[in-house]
Amino acid sequence: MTPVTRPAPRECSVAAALDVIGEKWSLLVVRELFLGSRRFNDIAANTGAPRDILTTRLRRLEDLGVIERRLYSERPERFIYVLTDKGKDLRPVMMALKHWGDAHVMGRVMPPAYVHTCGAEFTPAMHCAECGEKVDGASLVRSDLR
Amino acid sequence: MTPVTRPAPRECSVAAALDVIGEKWSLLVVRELFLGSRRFNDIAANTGAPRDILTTRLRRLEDLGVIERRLYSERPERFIYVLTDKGKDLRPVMMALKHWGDAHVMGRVMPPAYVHTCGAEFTPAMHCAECGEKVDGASLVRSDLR
DNA sequence: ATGTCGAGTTGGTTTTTCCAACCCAGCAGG
DNA sequence: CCTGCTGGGTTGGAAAAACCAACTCGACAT
Repeated sequence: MTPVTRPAPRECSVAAALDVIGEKWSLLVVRELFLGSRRFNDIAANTGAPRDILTTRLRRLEDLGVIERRLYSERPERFIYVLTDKGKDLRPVMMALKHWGDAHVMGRVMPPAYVHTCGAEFTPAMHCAECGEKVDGASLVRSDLR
Repeated sequence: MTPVTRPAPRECSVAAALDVIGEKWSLLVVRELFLGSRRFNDIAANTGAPRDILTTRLRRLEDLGVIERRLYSERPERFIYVLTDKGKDLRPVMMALKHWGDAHVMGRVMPPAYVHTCGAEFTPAMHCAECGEKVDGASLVRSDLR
């Protein structure tokens, strides 16, 4: 008897993105790299990730092109991890997450993350890249989100 | 002998946010709710999450105020799940994730997610909420990100 | 000769996840 | 009245991940 095949879940780029950076610790690793950590021990200490798990995450993020493992000293062999362009493009994700965490999880107790060149503490706002207009709930129509 | 206490990992609102919505399936559940799914079976089918896991995720998201479980029919008892305001505030996170997934994981094969009222397919752009200026890499200074 | 550092491994335990099957209430049809 | 179907879950057991402390290894450093 053929097994009952369940219908496939929705394919979408949110799911695709989460396949890459959705595992436990992955986004914290990316955060650390944004913050300037580069060495294995620093990333381990600052994220709190177990060292063995961290190893597998770093390997996978490297395989998927999000980060790069760079030898910066032979004898003794030493490495740094840095974000690729693909990894750096996660900045909006990080900012959105940080903003939400600030607003809804912490009580706005954390120091500001970024200061804009205009002088103000940076608060992100989403605009339409095409026309530049600020986006709120009413100004977007869902077309066929998947 | 006192156990060696490892130094605490960095406290930050990204980590705090991920504590809430970073578990496997949680963000896909949120996506589904954004897409208009409301019933348990639909969420299960469209995300692909195992039903038992889905139950624990829904309970937790409810406890944390991200979603609401609403009785919409007694006899037979039937429920819908909807995003709270806190949950709806995850829209920028979802959009950033979708955009990154589109650009770097799929090859831009998915249909557009949103259409802006200006008529164009919506591409998100991050601006400074204070001055309205578009933000790029050079226009932000990290102040004390944690 | 001993110690430290960076960057991992290793072995064993504990948690989670996964899956298929089951349960229950309320109908609906015959 | 008996059977089946739908919605919203539980349950039990197997498989996979995560966790932890301790260990390794090749440079140097004291």
